[in-house]
Amino acid sequence: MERYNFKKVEEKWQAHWAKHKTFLTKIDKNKKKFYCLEMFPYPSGKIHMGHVRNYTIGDVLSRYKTLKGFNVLHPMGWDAFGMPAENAARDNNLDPKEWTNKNIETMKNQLKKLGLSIDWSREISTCSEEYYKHQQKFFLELLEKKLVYRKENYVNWDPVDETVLANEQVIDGKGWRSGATVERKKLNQWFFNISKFSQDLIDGLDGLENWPNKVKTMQKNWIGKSFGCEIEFDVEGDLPVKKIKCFTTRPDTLFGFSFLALSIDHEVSKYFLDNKDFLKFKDECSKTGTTEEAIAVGEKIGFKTNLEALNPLNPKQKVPVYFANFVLMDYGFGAVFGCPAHDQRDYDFAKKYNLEIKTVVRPFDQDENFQVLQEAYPGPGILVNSDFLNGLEAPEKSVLETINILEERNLGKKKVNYRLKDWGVSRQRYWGCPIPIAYDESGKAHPIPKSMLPVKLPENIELKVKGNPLDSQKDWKEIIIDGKKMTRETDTLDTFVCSSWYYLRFCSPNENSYGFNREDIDYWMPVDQYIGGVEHAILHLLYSRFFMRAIDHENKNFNIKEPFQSLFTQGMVCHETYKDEKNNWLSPDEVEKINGKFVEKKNNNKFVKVGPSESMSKSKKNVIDPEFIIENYGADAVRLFILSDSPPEKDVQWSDQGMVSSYKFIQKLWILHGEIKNKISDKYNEDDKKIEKFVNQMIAKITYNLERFNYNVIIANMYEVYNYLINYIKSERNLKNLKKNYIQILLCFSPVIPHFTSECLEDIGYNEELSWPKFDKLLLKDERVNIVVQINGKKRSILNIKKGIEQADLLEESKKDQNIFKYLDKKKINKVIFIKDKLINILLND
RNA sequence: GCCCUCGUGGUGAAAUUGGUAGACACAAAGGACUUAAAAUCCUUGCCCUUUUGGGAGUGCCAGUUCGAGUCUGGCCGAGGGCACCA
Repeated sequence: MERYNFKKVEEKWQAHWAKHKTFLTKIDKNKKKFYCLEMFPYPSGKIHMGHVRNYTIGDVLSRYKTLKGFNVLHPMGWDAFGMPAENAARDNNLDPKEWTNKNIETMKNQLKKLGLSIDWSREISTCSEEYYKHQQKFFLELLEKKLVYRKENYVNWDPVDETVLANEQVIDGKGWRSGATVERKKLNQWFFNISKFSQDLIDGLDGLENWPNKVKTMQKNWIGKSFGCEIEFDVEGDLPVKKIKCFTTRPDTLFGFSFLALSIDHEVSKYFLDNKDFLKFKDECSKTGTTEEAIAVGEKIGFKTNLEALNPLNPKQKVPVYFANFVLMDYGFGAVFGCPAHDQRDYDFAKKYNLEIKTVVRPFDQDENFQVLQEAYPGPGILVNSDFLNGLEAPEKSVLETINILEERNLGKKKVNYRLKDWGVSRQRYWGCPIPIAYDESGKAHPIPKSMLPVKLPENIELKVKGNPLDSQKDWKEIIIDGKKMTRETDTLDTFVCSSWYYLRFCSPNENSYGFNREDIDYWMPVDQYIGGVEHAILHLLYSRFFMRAIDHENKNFNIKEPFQSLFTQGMVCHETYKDEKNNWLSPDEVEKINGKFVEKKNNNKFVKVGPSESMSKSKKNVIDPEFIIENYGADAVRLFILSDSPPEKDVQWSDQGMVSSYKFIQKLWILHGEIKNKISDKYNEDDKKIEKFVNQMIAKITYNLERFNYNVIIANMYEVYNYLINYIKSERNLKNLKKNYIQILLCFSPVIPHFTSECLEDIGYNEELSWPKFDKLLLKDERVNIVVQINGKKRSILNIKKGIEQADLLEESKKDQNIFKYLDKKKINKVIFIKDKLINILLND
């Protein structure tokens, strides 16, 4: 028998699928739809193992759903705007567009080699004018709905990438791409009013039953709802400031009030701008604010004003007003009422400046004399030293009660606050979607008139300039609208804008007049299964959820709000890391294992330091190139391996041995195929039922596991099938039902190793339309079952016995068992636990 | 500090949801074939008994139950998210 030539076979079937347009989306109104989407890639150059895993998972699902009889939409596109293209182009004198399109070509070919069932006729690229022209319309639409606005604000400035970052893109005070420490800078920016939907975005999470709880929790925390009260404090002093507003979640601790702290950007600060000490203080704040140590240590510093705030519940009490470094301007009102006894941060501040620390809550297990000493007590308890609030249970009852009192006396009102801030979308970079805005001579912003859309990104421009290249494009920047001289907005949109609606575009990739066609999205949306990395838990997934709401807002009345019905977050692909003597990273192919030790291949077999297994990344050199693997082992083998070792939601270890064994498994399946082909005949044999039963069981198992994303178990099931069949075939029986059952097995395998199964099916002359095999529930039920016999809860024997046996008969049968008899001897049976066809537990008096 | 998730052989893991723990694979050891090696195939895999068998066993300690990897409480450990959010 000829060796299985994966190269020939895989090329053959890929060509076949392309020629017959097998994966072209078809709409048959008698069938249900299924929209399967994986997060589209950034065209960085080549695909990596993470893509292989992500898209294999999606492909198995799509192929399964297709066989199940769904109209499947399984598209692919490119998240093609973004900085790497611009940087690569600038550094190598290239055009970002050419660089990107070349990468797209390469990666598309690589994905095709994986044998993915993608409808390539729907391919989209976000950097194409065809795509971003619709985005510009959306922008203007949102502007009309007042969901887009422009304001001057402090922003996160990335000094390396020379652009602004959204809050979600700042990780530990550093830019998510460059890793540079983010600076504060005041700029005029465009914002999407995502915070308008704060409550709706929280509420929507409840309906997303098929989202990982982890992601939902992360989003909930990010939106950060808190319930409390807004209080207006009267202020006395020699400045024209009479009132200062605060937000607090603990108005019930007002009698512990000992200072009022303001953000350095609070409007009161305008009276201090000629105060040298204040400016010095402000300077200090912005310095400590950005260093990591400062954040970790969290040292609290303040600047005392000559103002005094009055306690609204006890106007005789006056407390000092400070500016403090820990008060954020964009949360609440940029002002905090300080209660040191019951808030650790306030406590630290009070200690530093010797402010009063007055205990107003005692824990339930302490008496009235309880005093906060070493640290704040933020826990529950009973209010004390609080005049008419004394005795209330904190925090539930006391907070509500205090808010009622404050509202009655017109001193404050109930308020819900959200941590979520509006999404800043301006980026000072060239390679992005132009913002369709122009400014008149007074600086007023005007939408670009419809007749002048789209705003095309100029080509062949000089990238080696400081700042945004678009800024120095005079001929592009200067424009005349209605006879008036104007200048274009030179910022481009954050690329996350592009990816927050691409799933809609896939429904209507060729609609020219608008971003999508209403009928198409009514049919296809929502995405039934979305698959991607958990790193987008907040960014992309929150933005997309916002976008659906924003585009629907006020007039469209979509029947769905949530773009992604189910979400699956797959784990990463990991590999050991290697370093040489000088701590330089080594790639796996520079290293080999000799006698159990890792050594450098080239460098005199020098000893290699083996580090922990980590997510594959270029910087650590622990990458395995998918193209190389596909070349050497074939797409089916890679698909098989990438699913085999770990559950898809967990990280998987790359293993060369594992990869080789997947390759060998396909070879072994081919040999098995040859033997089965030889034995397919029409002769009936009594033994027939056996294989039928087995295959039925396996179909049931594989179906069960497919429905639950237990893809690693499916691979184990495939090995089980092989192990069974190879022994079965050896028994030399010619079986009537072998062919039928074998075809069902091939169909079960086809989502995972489609090239191989297509070849085998063709080889045995099967040319009917493929569909998912059904299993016969009757056949699943054996007439004999293994029943566990326990004595006092311990397994003592297993009886293989006729199904449906009742307790009394089973007990009699059990007594006949030698081993059981031994235990029963002369002892009284106290009780019998009986689970039909599963177990009998005989309890003895000891 | 707060929130979430997870602890099963040498390793990655199964266990259809409270009923035979370790399916399937990797690695290892022994054996067969071979002049030899590779490849392939078979066997083994905690403790005690020669086998039939018996004992221990799913991070640790308790509890519920006839029965717990699975449920409850406490502890220990690992990973992830948020972090001056008032």
